[in-house]
Amino acid sequence: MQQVDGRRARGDESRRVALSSAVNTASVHGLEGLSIGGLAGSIGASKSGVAALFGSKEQLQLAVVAAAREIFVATVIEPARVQPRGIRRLTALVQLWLDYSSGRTFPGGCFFLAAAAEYDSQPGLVRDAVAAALAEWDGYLTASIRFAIEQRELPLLDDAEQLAFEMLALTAEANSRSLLQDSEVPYARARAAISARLVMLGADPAVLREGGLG
Amino acid sequence: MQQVDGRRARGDESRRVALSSAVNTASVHGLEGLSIGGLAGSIGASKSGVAALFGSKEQLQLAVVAAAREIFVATVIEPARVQPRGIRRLTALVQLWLDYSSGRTFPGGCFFLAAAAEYDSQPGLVRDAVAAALAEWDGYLTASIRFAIEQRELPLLDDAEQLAFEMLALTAEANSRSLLQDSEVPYARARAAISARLVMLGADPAVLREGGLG
DNA sequence: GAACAATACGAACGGTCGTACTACTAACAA
DNA sequence: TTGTTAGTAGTACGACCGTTCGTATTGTTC
Repeated sequence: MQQVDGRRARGDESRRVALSSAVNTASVHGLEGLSIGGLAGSIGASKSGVAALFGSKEQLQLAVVAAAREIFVATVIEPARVQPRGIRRLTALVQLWLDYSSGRTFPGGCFFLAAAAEYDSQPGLVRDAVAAALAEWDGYLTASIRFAIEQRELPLLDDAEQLAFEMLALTAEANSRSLLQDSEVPYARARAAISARLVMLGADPAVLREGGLG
Repeated sequence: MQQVDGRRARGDESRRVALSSAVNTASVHGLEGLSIGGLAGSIGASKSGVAALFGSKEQLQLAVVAAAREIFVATVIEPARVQPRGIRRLTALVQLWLDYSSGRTFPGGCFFLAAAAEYDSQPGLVRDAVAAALAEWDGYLTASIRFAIEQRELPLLDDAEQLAFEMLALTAEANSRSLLQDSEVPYARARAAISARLVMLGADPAVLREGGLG
């Protein structure tokens, strides 16, 4: 039987509060724009307390990436699991991702796309963590496509990675354009492009319509 | 007859030197990561001298965006003008853009995509300038597509903006993925996707092959 | 009880940031 | 000539940065 350590529980709660604030500000001002002092102020704690909670700024950034990943899983991955694997889950993933982006789960749009652009060309642990998270999402999408191919739901497709690349491109463009132009139109464009592409690959239009992509 | 003002000429030269350094560091560390002191040090000038040259940090950032725009025009837009308007110039623009990105004209990849992600959700003059530059590029691409439609070079297409959206999505994804994964493969994926899309819209495959997109 | 561990705080550290002000030089205009 | 303007350096300011130190508090363990 595991006893709860009241001290650790208190610290974990403080970290939770801090991270839920940090994730939001980081999605707007960037992970580099995060400041320990600013974060402390926004949650009513002392600067040194927050610093002690995470050890260093870089570890705070890593914790923020991990927290964002959990939110992403809960918002996009988990809800899609109600759909059976294959084309249905694939369309659900696309729909849920577009909702995740347009619904501003993070006020600055997709957290990982923002972080990736920020650390694109800056080596370090943070960049590696962001790249790993994106690679995970890419891999999950690719696996879903591969399963759909095995199920003969995309009879004209053989390169799963290529389709994943195109879907990620279209969804990412919708995210950034909707932010930059403050418009919902880009999401419709992404939906249309992905839907048309899937139909071209032999997907059942009725299934896409069910999933909201028609 | 226009007299040259030696003072202004000297200042313009200093600005030129400063901007050519600033553009490169900004593409890696972001426009917010620019610092007047750091810029001064890297060009062997005094901090106050650089500050006086641009007036404020925000105006320095705006000048950097303008300088990057000029480099972009010289690297992508101008060379494409040797091709006749329509599908040929369109494929040239895509090719030149991919070369501009993969050749690391800016060490951090496409300057404007990096800046757009940084100022996505932060109102201000810098964001407006970046958004305007991207809108300009989008507009130029859309106009090229529209001309190709008029020339019956894309007989199956009617929505020029939709195709521009998809092309921008694919090229942007190639840019960010190649940076994050340090790979040239994403450029091949973007090329393949755009080429296939154009063929599907009725473009002449021979013309695409001429342009290097086959 | 004592010893230890995990938070939390206040204060201070050295550093960098953007900005403002002064002083000086050089180029131009009257 | 005198006056004005543009660039440049030097200096100082206040604000914030991440980090460290000493210390108090609380919870666990022996």
